[in-house]
Amino acid sequence: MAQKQHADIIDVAKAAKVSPATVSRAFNHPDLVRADTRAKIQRAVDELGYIRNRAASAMHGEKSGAVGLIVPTIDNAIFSNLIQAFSTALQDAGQSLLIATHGYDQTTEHQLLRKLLEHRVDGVGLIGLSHLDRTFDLIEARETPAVLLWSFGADARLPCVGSDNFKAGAMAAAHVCDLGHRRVATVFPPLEGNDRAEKRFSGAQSILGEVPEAWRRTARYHIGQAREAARDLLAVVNRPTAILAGNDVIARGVISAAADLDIRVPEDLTVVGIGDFTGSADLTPALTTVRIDAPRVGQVAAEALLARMGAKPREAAEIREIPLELKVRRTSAVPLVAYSPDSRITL
Amino acid sequence: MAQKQHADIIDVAKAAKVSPATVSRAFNHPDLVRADTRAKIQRAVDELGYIRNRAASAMHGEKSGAVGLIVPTIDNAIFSNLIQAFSTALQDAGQSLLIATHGYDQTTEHQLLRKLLEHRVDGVGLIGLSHLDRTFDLIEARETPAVLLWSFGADARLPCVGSDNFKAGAMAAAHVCDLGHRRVATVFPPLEGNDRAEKRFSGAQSILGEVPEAWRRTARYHIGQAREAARDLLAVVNRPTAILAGNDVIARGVISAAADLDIRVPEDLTVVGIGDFTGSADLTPALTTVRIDAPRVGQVAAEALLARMGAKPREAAEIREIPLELKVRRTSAVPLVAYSPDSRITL
DNA sequence: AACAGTAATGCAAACGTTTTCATTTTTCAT
DNA sequence: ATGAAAAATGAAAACGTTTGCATTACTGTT
Repeated sequence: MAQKQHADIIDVAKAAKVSPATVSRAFNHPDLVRADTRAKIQRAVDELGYIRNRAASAMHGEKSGAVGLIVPTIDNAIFSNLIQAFSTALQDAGQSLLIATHGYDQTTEHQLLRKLLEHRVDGVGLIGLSHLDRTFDLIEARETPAVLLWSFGADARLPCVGSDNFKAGAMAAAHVCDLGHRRVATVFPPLEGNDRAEKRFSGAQSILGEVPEAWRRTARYHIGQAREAARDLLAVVNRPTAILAGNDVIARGVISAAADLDIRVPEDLTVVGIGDFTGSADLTPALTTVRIDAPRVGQVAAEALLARMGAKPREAAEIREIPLELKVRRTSAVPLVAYSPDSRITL
Repeated sequence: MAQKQHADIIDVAKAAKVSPATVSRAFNHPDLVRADTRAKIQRAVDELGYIRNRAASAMHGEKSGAVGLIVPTIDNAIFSNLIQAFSTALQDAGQSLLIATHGYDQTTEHQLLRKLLEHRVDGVGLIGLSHLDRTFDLIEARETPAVLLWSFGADARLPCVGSDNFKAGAMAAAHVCDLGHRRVATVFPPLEGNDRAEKRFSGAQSILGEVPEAWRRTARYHIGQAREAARDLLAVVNRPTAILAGNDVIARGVISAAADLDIRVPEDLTVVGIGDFTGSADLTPALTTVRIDAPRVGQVAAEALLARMGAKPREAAEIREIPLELKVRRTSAVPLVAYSPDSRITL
């Protein structure tokens, strides 16, 4: 009457006329069971529609076969490339991906980590270098293999794979300076709790010198907000000749704003982004930006994590820096001297 | 010597001087245990850094607390909004999200479903209406609550939440026709194994009539490819006055192509997209498109799934259609009669 | 103060695997 | 053919929870 819902390993064993132990081995250590026995088992599995129970396996210190990834948000060109690459690399290794988003809130991040740990993930990936102390503590206490991705920093508390955001900011700024711009404004995401944005900004300032308050604007990762901010910045008589955007999405907003105000890019305004995400090269005009190779970061990070998961607990913490590349395209040019006469003075 | 690695429920029980059963209840049915006992337990948990083992719970038919989502790809504006909304709604309900990508391959999709089921997910979401028979069979056999998202179709084999892609294609086409265009070309993603694109295309043809081969182009979801395809389409003397793009990403490619060839949008060429994803409204010129409310689809789908997960196995399969909206912006206009004299004839 | 009734807890048996160790079977050299 | 060594299999004890049932502790009524 009350039949068992689904076949379990014992049913399979019976059907294949072997012991449950052998069935288990056929899955986990195929080399330990004879080919013909394996075939018998496979037949039984197909027949019964058996699907192994990872939860039950995971109880034996066996790996759960899942990796966790905690990101600020998914619906953002900035991360989706990264996540895709990370996910693909993991799937190729037969792992599943548990993903969680915290919307740039570190407390939420910590709670999500706990939840991931409840699922006994075999490893975790976190975005960025800066996290709550108790987040690091938790990872250490559980001895869970972990990688920090997206940013690179020599002083990181965990192995990290990514690019140096300070350098990125500096490269963008240097390009603008090299072209001769002296009136440079910035539009960046909110800096607090976002080490990436912060590093980029200080990198930029390391070249530019302190950017005056009046020429700094803030915009969340949203093209509309960036547009507003840039419009605000450009609607003054003595406007900047170049705007450094904290990322490509913001740069797009800046370009829109310029178009709204009939300011030509790059003739009247140079715009430089950071990121070089999907589509940036295909904008019109094509965006000058500092390329961060997101897919590569995702892939290398996944590989590093997999390596740690396989290896002995105390492996040397490897830090991998993914190189940046300045992509000079069509939104940057030498400033029109005629247009901003006082730039002479600053020169 | 060989200490136990991590505290388990028994350690907690000892520390709190209660039985393991009570600790378990404190987690799963807090109302069954007295407030002060709960407090004692909480203290013990904090002290020992106990993290419950979901795997062990899941073994008792207890829910695993995870939901699976299988998508073609993540790194694509088309899905990332959806995924984000789905993920958020799920997290709010205390569920974790297991995500898997198959790159538009239905066989891979089936394998991923199996893997998700190994993890004993409490529910699954799949993109689109058309899937392998054995994919549906598997879901039915396991009695796993499931939702199809993104497309809406009355004949779906599972409950679905989404918009009607046929209508979407028809709406875009109707708009173009209403403006007076008769020379309309299309750039769509490959149709096979992609019911969304296919429905949109037939919807468009239901208004436009059969689109001649010469005016059909194919482009994978990639702005560069779309640009190529559109360039190809526009580089003839007798070119179309309007291009219908299978989605917004492709539309962006078409606009780029037009810019490359010094064709003005919308004066010389009307471009209409489908989707209205993040950023489409902020393009210059702003894109005319058929809005699919991805965040809403994600959220409603998550809610529907959660409802089914809670409810009795055999609930009426609800189908929810998310309404579409034509967003007329700046890339569509009445055709310039002077420019394409023969359009008179067709009128 | 005793009683019934209810609320809170504990005991012990599951849940579906993996794994150690012991046992049986196979292989291969003699 | 024989035996030793190696390979394949099986029996049974974990793994960390949850839960049905039994028990104990409270509550309020008389």
